[in-house]
Amino acid sequence: MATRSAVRERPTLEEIGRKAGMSRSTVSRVINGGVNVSPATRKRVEDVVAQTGYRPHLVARSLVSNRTGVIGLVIPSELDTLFSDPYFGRLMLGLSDSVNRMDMTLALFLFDHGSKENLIRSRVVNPGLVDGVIVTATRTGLPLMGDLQDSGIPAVVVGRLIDENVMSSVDVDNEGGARRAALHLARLGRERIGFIGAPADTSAGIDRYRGFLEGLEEAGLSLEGRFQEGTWTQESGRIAMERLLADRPDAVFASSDRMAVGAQHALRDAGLHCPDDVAIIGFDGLIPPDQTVPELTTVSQPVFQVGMRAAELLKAVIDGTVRVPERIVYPTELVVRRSCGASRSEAS
Amino acid sequence: MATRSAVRERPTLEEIGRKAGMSRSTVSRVINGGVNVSPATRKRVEDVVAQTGYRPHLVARSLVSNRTGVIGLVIPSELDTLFSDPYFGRLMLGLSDSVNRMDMTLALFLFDHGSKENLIRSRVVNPGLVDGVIVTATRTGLPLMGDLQDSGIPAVVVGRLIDENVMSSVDVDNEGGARRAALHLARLGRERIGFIGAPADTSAGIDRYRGFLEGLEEAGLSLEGRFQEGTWTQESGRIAMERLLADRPDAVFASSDRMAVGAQHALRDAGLHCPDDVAIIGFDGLIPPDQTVPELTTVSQPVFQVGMRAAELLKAVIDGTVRVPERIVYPTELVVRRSCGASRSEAS
DNA sequence: TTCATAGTTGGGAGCGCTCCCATGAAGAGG
DNA sequence: CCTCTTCATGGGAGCGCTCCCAACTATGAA
Repeated sequence: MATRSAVRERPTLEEIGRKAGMSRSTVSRVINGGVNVSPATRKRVEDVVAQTGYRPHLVARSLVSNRTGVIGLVIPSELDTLFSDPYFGRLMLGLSDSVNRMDMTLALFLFDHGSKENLIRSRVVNPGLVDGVIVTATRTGLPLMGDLQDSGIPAVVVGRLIDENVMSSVDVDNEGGARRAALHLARLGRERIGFIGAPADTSAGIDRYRGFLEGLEEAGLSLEGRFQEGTWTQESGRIAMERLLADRPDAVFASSDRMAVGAQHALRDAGLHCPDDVAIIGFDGLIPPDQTVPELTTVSQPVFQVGMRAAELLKAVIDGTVRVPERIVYPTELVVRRSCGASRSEAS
Repeated sequence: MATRSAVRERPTLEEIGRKAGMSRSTVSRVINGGVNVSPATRKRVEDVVAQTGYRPHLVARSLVSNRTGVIGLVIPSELDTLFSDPYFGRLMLGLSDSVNRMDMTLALFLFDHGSKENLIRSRVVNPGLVDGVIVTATRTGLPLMGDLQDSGIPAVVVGRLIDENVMSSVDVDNEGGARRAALHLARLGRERIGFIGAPADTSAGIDRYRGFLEGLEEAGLSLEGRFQEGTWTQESGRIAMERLLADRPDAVFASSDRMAVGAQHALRDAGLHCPDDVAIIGFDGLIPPDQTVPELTTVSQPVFQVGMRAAELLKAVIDGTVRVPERIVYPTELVVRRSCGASRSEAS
């Protein structure tokens, strides 16, 4: 029988029942918590189960319960740079932690542009495979989002949906973090502050930009064209900084730590000093400080918690506990280190 | 009906059949390739399917086919440092690519020591959840391996099983790579060569160590205690190098790029120059060269391909095409850059 | 015209489980 | 001693699908 491969024949409930001298129903009762079962019966079943190594067939169970215990994680992103960013790793760790605790399983759907999306779409939306999905808002305007909505599959967004507010989401205070970074730089006396942005088709990119502008405005400063958009990567940060240097900034905020590190490199290559010539602040807080020179001031976000919470929220949506889209926003925190030149003044 | 959550009621085969004026069997035939179906009938079914947005219920299908289309990826590792290593990201990308192409789904099982393993074990081994699993040989002596074997679930190891040779595996030539690194350093005239090892309970750690010793021996050199074991991380590489410096090595091979980068840092901190004072070679080839100072010579391994191939091999095991454990080993390649001081001589 | 044959189609059975209800046994109360 | 309740247990039905076989149709050859 080819389809069975080498998997050993496993006993069914019926067989366990026969061995224990009772019906499949009673065995089922024992296995599912054992209410209304006499202690003697329960003991006998437990013995047979232990002896045979019986494990319930999850697929059969799913068919009737309409639950698979599988949560899908959808990451629409540039795959070749995906894991060079510590963000996704942390996020997956948080999710995995939560999902394990709920005794569920995490399924991974990675794809970049184009054809593969349709493949994934049909799989994710297909009934029966996943109980719900977590989607990272790394890109806007995905057809998948539409599918998700009108298929009614429980979904939680990590980040924020640009256009609508129909799904539950878990996010961090990108805006506030960037705003505080701007204010901090201004308070340290910097006046020609530049900005290295994250892609504008991501919610984090948009929110950090907005927050940063707010902060500048509050401080009575303006950007005056000192703006470059990067792609999250260190290399893109380096290039952005090179361009920015033409405008002689005295400080730069980068929308990710990796871009900030790239900016530090560009600065060094140009023979300039950080923070004396140009102060730098990053965003994320995921790079060990001793791997940056000088140690990077950053807006840190609790990625692991976001992952955990997203899984929990999704579970609540699946269970029907949460019926109206809920939005959870974690605070971000400015972690002052050497790269912003805070020694000149006190931290914000 | 709470268990259904908000998921919209989906049509069944039976309903599609009724709408199209035929039996569920005929509809099933159309959906599964449509042999022995008249063109007119097929057309009608396809229309109704398109119009209703019908999608087969995967769980029901699984119940009879005994296939879920889910492949499990098991990574037993220190979770807090897991994704700081670019290795796993690349591996997952390769796996994901293959798995998508096979129209299957990748499920993720991450755990570190202790209690969580049992949780995962029962889930992985449970019948019906996964068709097969891919296990990274990041740690030896896992109880899970035993479970896997005597449950008969198809499995493929990435790396190598230390003790036995009962499972199919996909690996790279760790031994050969490390050997060539040693020979290369020797050929460049280095004589006091040190070694920073990967954990000795991993197959890669063991094989790289062995290969390195072989290379030294071939070159008529020996290690003479210039050995430190790291934990894959950059920090552990830095510490290892600090200790090694007491023995005044003129070259060091690190069993991973990240440890090599740590070693470079330690060197710089000690006021020494790489490669003039100490030549350094790493292993992996996953760090962009321009992120290392000086650019790191390394033994590169095709991680993405390993991932792809592992998934394909697993599929073959599941399908019964591969019945006897198969071992696939990809070559590694010495990529000579600046950190080994090859300019003094020609590359190997 | 008749019979074989290939091409289509329908429906029963069953995958392993849960849910529900009927049945039987045992205990409580009058 | 009988009835009413509670607890324990068994078995039918059904989740949505695939597989198999029977039955029906149309076609062509004898």
